[in-house]
Amino acid sequence: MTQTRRRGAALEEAILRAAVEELTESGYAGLTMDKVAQRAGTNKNAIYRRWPNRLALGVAAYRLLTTAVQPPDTGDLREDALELLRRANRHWSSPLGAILRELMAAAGGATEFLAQLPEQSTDTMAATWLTVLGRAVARGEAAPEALHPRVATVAIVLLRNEFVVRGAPTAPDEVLVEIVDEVFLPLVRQRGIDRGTPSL
Amino acid sequence: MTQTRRRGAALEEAILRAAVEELTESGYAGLTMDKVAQRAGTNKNAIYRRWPNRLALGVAAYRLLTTAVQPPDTGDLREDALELLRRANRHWSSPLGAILRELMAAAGGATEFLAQLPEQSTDTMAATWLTVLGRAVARGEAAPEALHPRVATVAIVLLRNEFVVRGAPTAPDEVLVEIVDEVFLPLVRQRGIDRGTPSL
DNA sequence: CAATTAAGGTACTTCTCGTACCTTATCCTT
DNA sequence: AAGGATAAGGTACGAGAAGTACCTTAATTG
Repeated sequence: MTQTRRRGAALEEAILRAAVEELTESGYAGLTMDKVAQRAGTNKNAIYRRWPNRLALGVAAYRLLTTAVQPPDTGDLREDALELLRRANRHWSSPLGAILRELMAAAGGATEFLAQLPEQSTDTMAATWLTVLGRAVARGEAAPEALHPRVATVAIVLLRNEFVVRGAPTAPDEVLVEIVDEVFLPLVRQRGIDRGTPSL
Repeated sequence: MTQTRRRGAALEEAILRAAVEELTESGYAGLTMDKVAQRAGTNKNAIYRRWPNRLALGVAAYRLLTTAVQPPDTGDLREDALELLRRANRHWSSPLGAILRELMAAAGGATEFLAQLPEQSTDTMAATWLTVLGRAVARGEAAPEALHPRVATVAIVLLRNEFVVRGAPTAPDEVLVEIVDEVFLPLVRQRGIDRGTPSL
């Protein structure tokens, strides 16, 4: 009757799978240890032996839901930047984005958790944007001084701010265009260099 | 024995005062309805007749703790900007800033609460920065095109991002300087105008 | 085969929000 | 001044989850 008792990795996977399902169905707020245990066909002890608390489990499950993507390479900085912002916009306004926000809220300022959220990590974001910018510099579209994490990530930071301030709904595309044209591009073409084509 | 029973405004003030004390002593996490009621010498009913839930009470109490300040006017845009960032830096890394972050976390994306937090409201921040920038434009230190909420608030948004990403500790002054010199000033002197003195 | 390690099963403690319901004081109107 | 209307006080309780304790039982390992 009782199928063979799972342990180790097999059980861990079952728990994570259950957590992922709960997370997608009910969000982090609905992720309860009892439900995960029940869904995984085990009990809370097995969970607490692996993760110290609910948040840690939630973060672990969330990470399974996201996959790294390649930076765009359209040959035009403006298009690359817009594409990155549009991706972020879609993600943040999707159900997954809602979960991400819940997790960030639950983490409060606990950097040990925040660092595990890919969209949250400065390094991940900086790397992506520096890649795109680096190509633009090579093409002569941006000044080499712009190859600086603080400068490179300006656009995505501004977009994230939109979500923090305005809440969930998708930012209109005009906002993204404005961020790129009013802030990002003027900034990376820095200091009167003025060599690129004034696109649009 | 029983002093005269308070009602209306008097009782409301007593509750808010108690909430403020709990908030400063124990943070939002430690703000329980029972403790507030007890401290105010009343009971939870009186609270729930006035605020729909704990978060609303927390936000109301927090607002009593903050006071609006005047934008600086040193006669130099760079100094004004740094001063604004330093103020924000102090606030965010103070106990009050910790409470603010707790409240924002508890609010999740609920804009109806977020809008009530002064440091959070786009309007408040934009107004302050536009004032400072407006004076700089009048002085010829910044381009008139910079008088745009998205551009004007870039610096403070970047600083807030530091707190989101790095957590509570005070940002080093170099970060503020970097934000101002690498992002804010180049941006507002926009499009190769290049008339100001390159301060520092 | 024995010893050790990890799972399963259950029950429980603790917290705290939010409600329900009744009694009692204060206010306001006639 | 009386008598309703309104708001406070008191108390208890339901509900939801987190995290813990402790014991039994199966799988692994030597």
